[in-house]
Amino acid sequence: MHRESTASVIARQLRTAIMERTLQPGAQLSETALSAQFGVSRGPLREAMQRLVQEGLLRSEPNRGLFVIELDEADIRDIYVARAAVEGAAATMIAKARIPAALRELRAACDAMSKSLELGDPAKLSDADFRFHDVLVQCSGSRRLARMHQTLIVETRMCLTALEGTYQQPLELVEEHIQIVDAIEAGDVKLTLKRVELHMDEALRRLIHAEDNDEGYV
Amino acid sequence: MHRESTASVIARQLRTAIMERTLQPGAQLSETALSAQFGVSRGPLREAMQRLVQEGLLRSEPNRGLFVIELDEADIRDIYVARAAVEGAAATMIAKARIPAALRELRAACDAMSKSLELGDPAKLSDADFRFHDVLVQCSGSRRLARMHQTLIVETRMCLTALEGTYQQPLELVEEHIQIVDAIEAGDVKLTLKRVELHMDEALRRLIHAEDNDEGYV
DNA sequence: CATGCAATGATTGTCAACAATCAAACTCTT
DNA sequence: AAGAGTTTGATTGTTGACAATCATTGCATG
Repeated sequence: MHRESTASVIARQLRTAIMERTLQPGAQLSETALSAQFGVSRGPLREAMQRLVQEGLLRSEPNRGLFVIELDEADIRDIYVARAAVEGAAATMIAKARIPAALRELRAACDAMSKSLELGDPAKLSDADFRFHDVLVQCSGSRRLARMHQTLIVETRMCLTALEGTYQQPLELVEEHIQIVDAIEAGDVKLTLKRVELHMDEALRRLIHAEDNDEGYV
Repeated sequence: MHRESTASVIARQLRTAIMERTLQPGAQLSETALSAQFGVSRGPLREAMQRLVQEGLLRSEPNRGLFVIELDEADIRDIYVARAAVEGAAATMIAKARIPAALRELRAACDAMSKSLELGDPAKLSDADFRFHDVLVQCSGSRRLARMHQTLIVETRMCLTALEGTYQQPLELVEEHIQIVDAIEAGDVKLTLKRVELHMDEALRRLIHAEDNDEGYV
């Protein structure tokens, strides 16, 4: 019947809800409400929730309940530090190994970003952006980097969803991605790492800046 | 009463058991046996197990059960790739921030290694080794790097426990750690990163080599 | 009027019984 | 004797009920 455990399915649904802010940061997760909503009993739901606790997306207060984490500026910086480490390593691996299929996919993701930019569609631009970073880590072939990245992306999306498609300097954004792929294609490991780090710094800067404008929604 | 959830406690006990090979790779986890052993019901135990599934220490086969992961050579390489990414980032942060307390702790860990080496105590050497890497990541102050690292260390210990204190070239091992701290103290970010990566490469080499001698125990 | 205390309601944490699924042993057939 | 089908035992997956804990509300008191 299932080719996947129910805990795994529910965990993914919870992850999506957190990402899209259906479950808002700081909100308490009602077990009865959620189990009813997902059509399962409390048992499997609690198992799924424990997965997210391990991921760090939920915080547990014993005998109180589980709450969606709240991200302050220090957290956001930490997310980008971790992403730089993970994606830097992934990009480096691809640059060293010279995988043509990876480059093709990365180019495709960049093209999708450019197209969304021309169309002025911030939602599609965002999707293409995340697709790029997903492809990057997947193509590295490292299962552990991929697992770590998954959680980091959820946290990143949590932040960006709050801004609702308010993209700062989208032209620069696209350009940074293209330059990363260029460095990878050239097989220049040092340049690749440098450009990934630069991209993270800039992305962080744009995010913090956008938040200052939006004032307070974290 | 509890200042920590039971799932969290059981998860840690499971982690230790996997690390020490009390639960051997490939072994199926019997829910009834483990719940009796830990003195809890199956409910909380299953919650704890789901945490380890998320970590990647257990693999789930729906309607079959949960099994301890088995690490082949590709996995071991992947572990060291991920560790290089995480610890490289951590060391870099410390080198940039120049935290005196961190240097003191790292030196202390190095001294403990040297002492264990002189005494010819491989168990203590191993402990000091792991302590060094833990301190390194903790001192970076990155909660996300720390979380990722925790799992990677369990997997590393899984491998090393199999070799039972067979340390290859322990003198080089200690020296590599000292050189990393030297680079951090000098505030040389590039050198720091290079030496962390070198250390991981060498550690991986020694591990694979030791395994070839031991023949097969993975 | 503020403060401390007790009762109350709701929520989480835990458990044991039930249903579903799978692997292995056994039997029957060819 | 070999193989397919069936039965059986054991394990996981799920559920609903019970116990424990905490926050809130109302009340009595200084």
